[in-house]
Amino acid sequence: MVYRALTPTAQAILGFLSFRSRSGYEIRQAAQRTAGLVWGVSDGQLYPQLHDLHARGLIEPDGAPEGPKSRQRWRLTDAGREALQAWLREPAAPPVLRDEGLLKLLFVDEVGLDVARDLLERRRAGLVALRESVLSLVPGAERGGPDAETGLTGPTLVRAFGLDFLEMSIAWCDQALAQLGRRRRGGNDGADAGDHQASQRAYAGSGPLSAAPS
Amino acid sequence: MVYRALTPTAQAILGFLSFRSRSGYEIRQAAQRTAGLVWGVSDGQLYPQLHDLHARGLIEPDGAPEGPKSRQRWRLTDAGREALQAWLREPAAPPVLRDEGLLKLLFVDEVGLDVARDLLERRRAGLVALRESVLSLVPGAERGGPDAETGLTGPTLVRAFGLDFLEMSIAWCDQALAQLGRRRRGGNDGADAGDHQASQRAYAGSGPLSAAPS
DNA sequence: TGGAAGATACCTCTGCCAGAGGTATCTTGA
DNA sequence: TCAAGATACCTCTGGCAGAGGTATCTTCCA
Repeated sequence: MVYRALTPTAQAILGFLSFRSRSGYEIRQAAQRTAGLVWGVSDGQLYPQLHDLHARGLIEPDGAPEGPKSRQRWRLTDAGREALQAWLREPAAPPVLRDEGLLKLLFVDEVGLDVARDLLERRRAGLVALRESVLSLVPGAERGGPDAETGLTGPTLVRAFGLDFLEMSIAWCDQALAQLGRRRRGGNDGADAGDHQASQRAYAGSGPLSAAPS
Repeated sequence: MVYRALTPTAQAILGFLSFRSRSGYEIRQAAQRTAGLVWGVSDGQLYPQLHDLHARGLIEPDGAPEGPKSRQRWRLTDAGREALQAWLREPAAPPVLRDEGLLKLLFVDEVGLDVARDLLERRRAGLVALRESVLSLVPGAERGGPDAETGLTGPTLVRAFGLDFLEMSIAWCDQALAQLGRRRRGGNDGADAGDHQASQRAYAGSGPLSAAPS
């Protein structure tokens, strides 16, 4: 494993350590807050990757295991910073969407339009809840980088993408519901956010795209 | 494996066989055309899953291995159709986005705005190419469900989502590029690029793409 | 003072899954 | 007739998420 190319998750860890040193737990939290929508980092990956990065000499312990619960802080080495910068300059793999809800919708003719409506409403409710949680966080708190005054840091860009994605997805749900509603009863599609939210908290499970009550 | 719950990929296979019987290769092609954007099905999953579904009695061979290259056709059994319908009625897992490009963009302050511009331009080009390929497919080709005449089948909905997603992503690239371009001409960013690593970065503290309301 | 309950921090194991790489078969065409 | 390429299926490796576990620390209430 040591001489294999770094995985994107490993690079993400380097990225989160480039700002300052952190413990594994702090990396996980920062990842969920800032990258949760576009790149999940799970426990099962995080800790092994930290040890691998250490073995490669890309990160090093920042002091002895300290503080509450013997948390170990890690910091980037010079080699680690170089590896991060090299990776950033390489072209990226195309985005991949993994969406079980849309997969079900694809086959929904098999069971009828009521099921389609139900899927869409649960989906909408989950997306709205996620958007609320994203909006409730202070955008400026992300900043502090070199161009805090303009708000053009990476986190700001990524946050904007996340919100655009959620808006677009919600709007698509509304359109689809309007079409299905029109087909069934003939034109009642004016329902708005409040109604749909009342319908059900579908995305109860935690996931990279959810509000993640982990 | 036989008594474990079916994976979404296995359910997708059942779904593709619900229209008509197909060989593994045909399933792969149909999946790529209609679900490629939202749910990939790779060779390494497809063929083992077909055998597993057969072992469970959810699909069965449709005639002997025939035609060119001894391709085996499979069809849904009654139990398979029931399993598919039951799965469609369950709530879906939340969507997951896996986007290495946005992950890089998150850390792009580490290397400067030229790299950000480059990433965004490559991203845009890839998205535009993808959109072209989606647009070039005949929308009705994959149908065969109960309401083919109205165009409101699952494949049509999913295709619309894919196109919306691509449009939104392209528009976001344009906005981001416009902002970066404006900054460059207005200020002295090119010169600072190298300084970024020296300064302390702090977007760690409390910011957010995902709230944890726990 | 003490102990139950919960949060924190890290770890391990299992299985889904993509992608690389392989084999065998069929078609094309020079 | 034989090479080259497309087709159809298969296997192996390793990234990765999620469940579940342990140990530590804090809080709070009796």
